[in-house]
Amino acid sequence: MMTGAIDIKPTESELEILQILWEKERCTVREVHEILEKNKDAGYTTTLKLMQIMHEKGLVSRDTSAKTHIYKALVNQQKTQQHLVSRMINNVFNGSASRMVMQALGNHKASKEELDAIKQYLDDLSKK
Amino acid sequence: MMTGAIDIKPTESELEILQILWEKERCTVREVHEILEKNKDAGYTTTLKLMQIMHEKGLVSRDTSAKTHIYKALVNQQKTQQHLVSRMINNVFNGSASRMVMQALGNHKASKEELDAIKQYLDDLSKK
DNA sequence: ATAAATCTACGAATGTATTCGTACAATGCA
DNA sequence: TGCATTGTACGAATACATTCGTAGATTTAT
Repeated sequence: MMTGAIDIKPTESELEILQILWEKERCTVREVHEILEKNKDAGYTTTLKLMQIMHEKGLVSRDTSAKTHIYKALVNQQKTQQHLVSRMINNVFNGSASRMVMQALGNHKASKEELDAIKQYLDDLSKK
Repeated sequence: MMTGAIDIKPTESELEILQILWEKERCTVREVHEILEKNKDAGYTTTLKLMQIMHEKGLVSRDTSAKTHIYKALVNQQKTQQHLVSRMINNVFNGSASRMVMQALGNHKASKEELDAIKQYLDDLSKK
């Protein structure tokens, strides 16, 4: 059985918004916009338009019962992340997950706790 | 000191081509095209145009001394991979490398050898 | 030498992402 | 009540990625 979304492919801007929605659950455009503004520089109607497009695409749901609409993420965070990671492994690392993992760790200095968590995870994987 | 390419951002099509060039070192358009054709369906002039654009952007070098031009990758594989992985960690995983790593491993079934290699790598990291 | 095959250059069409201005409706407040 | 604020809708401009057709030059093979 196929599980819906085969072609999850949010754009960069859409991902920025999705991250906020995953975090906060329910958001108005203004709330999202104010968070975005911290890191980038765009007008309010730009954010509005993006979120409207995301709604058209089915990435988010929208409650229009009040004047100020309420948005929620419709795509699952885990699934989206998985999908994007898989694509990167194929597109950029010729399908080798381990090469990507090492690249990620070598670069992005993880904390000791994080490294331990990963080790634990690896051990669990091995036992299966 | 800044190290050159701050905005490495090859498109998907460009990455497909770069992977081939990283593998084969020197390539004609036809060679690249024949490899691409196995997985996708596009005309020869499409590949040609893409590689010309990549040349304009400085992603590849080109030897035009003969009728059939020879292309080589100009951007470094490691650096490009690092850059893209970092972007994904930030864009998709809120900056958490470990969360991405686990997502990658949980999904993409690595072999026992791969897992061992990663463990080894983690141990080396811890010792530093 | 001539025709076929191969190659590059170029322009144009299409699709999509991103951005913003303007118009207009609803709301809140003086 | 009337004006300022806040919100949505919509259209359009811009930028870029992708695709392909056609023209013209060069090489190859007959």
